[in-house]
Amino acid sequence: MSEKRKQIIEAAAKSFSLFGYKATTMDQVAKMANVGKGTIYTFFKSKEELLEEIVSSIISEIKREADVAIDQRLSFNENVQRALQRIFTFRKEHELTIKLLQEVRDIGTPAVRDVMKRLDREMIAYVREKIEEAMTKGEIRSCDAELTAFLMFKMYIALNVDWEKEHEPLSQQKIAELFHLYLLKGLSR
Amino acid sequence: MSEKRKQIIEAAAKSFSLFGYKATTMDQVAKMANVGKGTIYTFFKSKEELLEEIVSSIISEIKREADVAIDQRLSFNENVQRALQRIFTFRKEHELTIKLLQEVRDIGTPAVRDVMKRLDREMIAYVREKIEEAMTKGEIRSCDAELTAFLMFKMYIALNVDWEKEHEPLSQQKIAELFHLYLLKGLSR
DNA sequence: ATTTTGACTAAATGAACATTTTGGTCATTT
DNA sequence: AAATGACCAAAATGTTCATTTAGTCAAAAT
Repeated sequence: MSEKRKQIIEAAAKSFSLFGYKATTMDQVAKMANVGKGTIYTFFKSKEELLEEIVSSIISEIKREADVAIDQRLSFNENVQRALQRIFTFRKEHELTIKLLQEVRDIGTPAVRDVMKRLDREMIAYVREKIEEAMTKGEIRSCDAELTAFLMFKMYIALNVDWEKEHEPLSQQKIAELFHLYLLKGLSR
Repeated sequence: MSEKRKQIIEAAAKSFSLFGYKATTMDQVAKMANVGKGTIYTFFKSKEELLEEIVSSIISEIKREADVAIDQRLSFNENVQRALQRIFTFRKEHELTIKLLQEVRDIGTPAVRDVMKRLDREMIAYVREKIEEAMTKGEIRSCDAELTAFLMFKMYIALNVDWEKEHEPLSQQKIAELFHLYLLKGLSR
């Protein structure tokens, strides 16, 4: 890949995570990347496409990390748990995702809202794949994979994000226990 | 209770559900209630308190309806299910809650946001009571009642509200099945 | 020839100001 | 004693205008 393209992505990612999407200007990005503004537009057709590209690579990165957390020797329950934990730890600790989620909450920039929705959709699709694999292997009983992935994801959001709004945060240990107790018991055979 | 007070509440409830909280003026309410504007302030110290009063009575109404849905001869699982179903059916069909939830989504009026949050909290508290009762009676095994009520409520929101944003709505029948399959299996003894 | 650039433009933004609306009060009426 | 609506301060809304910014393109650099 072109060296300039890399510089642009790096500069934009840095600026987005520092100031947010809306507050980042293309002049800013050009300056940080040591590139003329026009050059950006030879690689990306708009500011929005630049954001999409960056979020796409975040999605890949999260999937890669979740994959690493999975250990074929462990059960499906263990693994789906570990994968979700990685996904949400990333979300909680990654500068850029933090900033972008803040921006959606505080000013609701439409482009950012859309792109974070896609991130959620892709995470659900990832979990869905794992569920389908486990079903094929007969590790879990048959179920609607999309619906199950959706519920697992929503439950993790509830435990990791929503609960903290009005209570003491739950430890990852506790979340794992609850997830197991409430969601997995019904699924395992 | 004073006749005028009743007229005011009725007029305000009607106007809120017709035009929303923000778009309703106190002059409007006074006119609809056939009352001088000053009279409103002998019963309510602000527009916000008027809203709070109305939402409080909605909360009572929902609890009453949920109570009616509960049948002591049925199991805890059946009953918590039926109660939650009533709560969400109300939420979906009651003009005023629909309008207020729209207003929070579309313009985020702070007073309305706060009051709808309270409604959610009170519904969780209601479910929590039912869980504590069942625990006392030994109908279900011991658990953190607040956390369990919270998860049940979040799961119902996921199934009733969030799922429909990107998929075909689920029937109440299907929701009941899923709730049973995923959440209750792990709780029953 | 191809890539890179930054001055340029049309549109968006927001600061500053004028105008209107509205929540809440209170002297007066009933 | 209860009810009212004219009144007021403050907030919301509309308007204007200068500034900013996403995106373009003719020219410069390679």
